[in-house]
Amino acid sequence: MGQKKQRLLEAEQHPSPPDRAQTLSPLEPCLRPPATLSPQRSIYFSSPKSHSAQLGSEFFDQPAVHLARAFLGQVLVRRLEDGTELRGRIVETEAYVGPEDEAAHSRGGRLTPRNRGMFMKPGTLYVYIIYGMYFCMNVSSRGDGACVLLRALEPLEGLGTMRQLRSTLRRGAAGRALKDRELCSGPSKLCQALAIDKSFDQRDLATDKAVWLERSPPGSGEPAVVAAARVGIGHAGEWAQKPLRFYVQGSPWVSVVDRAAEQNART
DNA sequence: TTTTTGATAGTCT
DNA sequence: GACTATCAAAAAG
Repeated sequence: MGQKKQRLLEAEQHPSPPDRAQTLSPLEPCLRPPATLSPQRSIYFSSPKSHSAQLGSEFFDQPAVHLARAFLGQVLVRRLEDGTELRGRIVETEAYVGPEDEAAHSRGGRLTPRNRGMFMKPGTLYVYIIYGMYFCMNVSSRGDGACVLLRALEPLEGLGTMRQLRSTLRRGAAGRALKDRELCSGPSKLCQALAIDKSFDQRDLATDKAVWLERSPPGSGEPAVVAAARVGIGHAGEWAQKPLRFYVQGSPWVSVVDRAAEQNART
């Protein structure tokens, strides 16, 4: 049963043979370009226009709560293997502040092979599988075991491709066409729309060639931000209530709005 | 409109 | 063996 979906997934990722999956990750050790010595070319210009505004490591090096807010308005870019670029403005995030956070996978200082990305340097991705069938995408922040979950995007570029990826990957088969608002309004939806899967785990958002962050274009002023309780944290006592979810007020692209929180926020 | 429920598999106890 | 940082279809109001 799951086979069909499985194959679709693989087809998306590697149009050609399967092999390399088991072998050592080809990405990890070579953060610096293998051929560092080409004297003329700055790496910043090697890939013409697209990387111009890529945010570097400094941006990610701030506490989870700050980073979660700073993400709002920035543009997440995904470059597919065929060169297609998908863009979406981040409109909703959640902060997971570290070992003391009962709702975090790093609670109590747990460090496992799965959540290792949370403990790696700021800007490292932590991608995990949820409910056996979906992915969630986090970005490590300053602080051990602290990170930010990306929950929703406003799709800007490549909507057609996103729709295609979403309807191919999602269960419930072909069905109706998805509305724009359904493309990226949820942590696993945005992963589907941008073809983000487990192979992105532990990659560096500051240097990766297939996924990166761009500073929001100037002129787009500070958005009004709502702080609300995080989603899907039934347990975790007091930590479930804390206002660690942030979203752009009034944005139609947000996954879950919290009217009560918006009332209280009238400051 | 809101709520309930089934799908599905890696990870941890 | 229990538990998910979810999604979408079906059922209920």
